[in-house]
Amino acid sequence: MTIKDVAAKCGVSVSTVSRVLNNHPDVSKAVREKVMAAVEELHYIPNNSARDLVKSQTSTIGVVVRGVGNPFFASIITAVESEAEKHGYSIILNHIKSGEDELTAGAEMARSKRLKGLILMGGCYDYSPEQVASLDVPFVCCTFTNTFGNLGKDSFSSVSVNDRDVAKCAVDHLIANGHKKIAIILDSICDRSISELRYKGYLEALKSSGINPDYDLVEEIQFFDMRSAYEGTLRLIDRGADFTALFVIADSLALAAMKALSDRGRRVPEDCSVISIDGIDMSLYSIPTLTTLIQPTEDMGRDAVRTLVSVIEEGGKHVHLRYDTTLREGGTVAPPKKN
Amino acid sequence: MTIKDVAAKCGVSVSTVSRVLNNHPDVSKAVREKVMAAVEELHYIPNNSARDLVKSQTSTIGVVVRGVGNPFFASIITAVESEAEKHGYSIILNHIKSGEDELTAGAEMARSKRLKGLILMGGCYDYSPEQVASLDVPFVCCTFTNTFGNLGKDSFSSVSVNDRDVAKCAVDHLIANGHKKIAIILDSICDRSISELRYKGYLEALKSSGINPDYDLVEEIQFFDMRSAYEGTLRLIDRGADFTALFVIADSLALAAMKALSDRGRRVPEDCSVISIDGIDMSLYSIPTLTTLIQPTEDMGRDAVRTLVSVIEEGGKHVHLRYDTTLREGGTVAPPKKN
DNA sequence: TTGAAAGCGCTAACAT
DNA sequence: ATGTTAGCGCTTTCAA
Repeated sequence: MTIKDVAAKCGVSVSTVSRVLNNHPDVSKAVREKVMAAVEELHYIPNNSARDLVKSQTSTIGVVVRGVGNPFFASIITAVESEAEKHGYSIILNHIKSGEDELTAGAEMARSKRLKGLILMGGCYDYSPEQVASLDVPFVCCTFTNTFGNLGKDSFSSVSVNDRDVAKCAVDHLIANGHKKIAIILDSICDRSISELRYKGYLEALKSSGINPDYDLVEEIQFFDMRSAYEGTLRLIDRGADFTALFVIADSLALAAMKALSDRGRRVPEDCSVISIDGIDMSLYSIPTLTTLIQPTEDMGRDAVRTLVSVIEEGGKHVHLRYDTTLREGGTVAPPKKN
Repeated sequence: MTIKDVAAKCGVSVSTVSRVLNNHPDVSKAVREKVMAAVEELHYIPNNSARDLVKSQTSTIGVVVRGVGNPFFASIITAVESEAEKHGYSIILNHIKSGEDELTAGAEMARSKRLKGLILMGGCYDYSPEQVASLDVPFVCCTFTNTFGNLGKDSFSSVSVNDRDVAKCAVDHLIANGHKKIAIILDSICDRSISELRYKGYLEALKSSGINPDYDLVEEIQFFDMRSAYEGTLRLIDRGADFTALFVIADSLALAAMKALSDRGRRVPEDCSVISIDGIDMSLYSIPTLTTLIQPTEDMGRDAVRTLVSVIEEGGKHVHLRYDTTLREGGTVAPPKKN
């Protein structure tokens, strides 16, 4: 069942059928209807491979995700998927591991799959123009941006929150509750990425309240997963760090940290307050409910696609969208014990 | 950058390059190495559209998932993705909503995308041969099977646990701990799917221990999400149901149920034991750690792909693989209070 | 407004 | 062991 069969069926040439199928204007109404009827009748479905080959591009968007199973990304991906479908694009997902380079992965995928564009999630913040040169399709950074790199603002798009400000906001909330000894759990203070940025926000909050940062309250866990967060929190406690509150840079990690606190006999929030950032579903059901800054995942996923499509189809300009987070007051923050 | 460029670069014909690229045997070692070197140097990446066109099939497997954001599926999908890559297949994901029909979605995707096969997750258990007739590619049911339908065993594959037995096992564990008043939280007792099956296992466990089932202890929540589970548990408690233990059919729902228990002042496990099935990461960090039957998600995802690939490539026979679950004794099950 | 024909990049006969 | 070549199904000039 090819375009040829359809053409034969209604006695026109393949090019005419192609025109009809692609909504080209210069086809007479009569012919158009005849062709449409034949398509219906024969249950003809165009072969995308052939289409893609001749156009030398597919209508597919690649999504490169760093951080397998991060539930925060899951909800964004869902939004990306449904928005892409609305615009007639398919999504092809590529999960990469911590060590892998998302630009290389993206470039390879873009070329071998002839993608129209790329959405990067959980990526790095310091791309250089040279690295990006290998990409021959537009891309948008979703949930992060190129803070540390030196890319031109017009060479890519981004949809994200301001990680630094959000982190500051979280820590400010702890301070407003009377905390001064605030520990932080993060991957690394210098990953040139989300972790570093949120660390800066943490420092800024302390500074603006006149609190001296204490490096003994910083626990770097290297890997972004619950297990590392759990173990890191145990280390923090076991080395006798003196803190009344904990800022964890992501909800999933915060849940693991709460478990560690519990395992060491510290009650949340009586003995230790906890706050984080993300707003994943799960964190609504922790006991107590996690106090966190909710990121608008639906909006971000949707806008990532819209932005990309606009760049692809209309040669639209690259944009950098920033979103506000919402403080959800759960039950994990309370004033420190007086003693 | 095409196969032609590579051929020119090393002074051989395109077919030789093609042979090297596709690991055909009859190429001399010297030529093979020369070609490989050129491929490296030119950063040549084959155009899949062209490949797919000439082979008149893509090397893509469709994954239809019912149940957006179910963390249990996330880990299986990860395994599916990496295994597929090993075999040279791409994955195209399609999340469908509760109401949608996965067979229709799969059939449409298979045709327009020229898929080689389909993996179905979170599907229904009672397909009929007529429904399946619309599918022109092999499929494997992942995490479920066609228990209620009347499909021939050789018309599809499945990788799953025996839901009924696993549920019985979970409830047996509660009974072994001395519980007799065991409530259950599930979608529906007659969804012709996982929920119904696990309900049967629950009934069976009660029966084999001589406990009379009490329909007042059954809470149907209709939707498979945390919110519904939370609200369902509240309803169960608020209507005065008398139970000392709770069997929830999935980890994510169990976490929400625990929250509801907590919100009503019931301690786990002192006032109420909780057990479920799945073994998602998150449930390891609940407080207390959820006692659950762990499904081997990695194995299931991997074997779903292997099975499908074997059917596709070698005309292998359809198989039905069953897996054992592992009881993880967390801290949510204890003997009932004596009073 | 329509048709003929030239590829898109690749694989797989078939030929050497 | 290697090269030549005919398509795979489609879009798009170019011509009519």
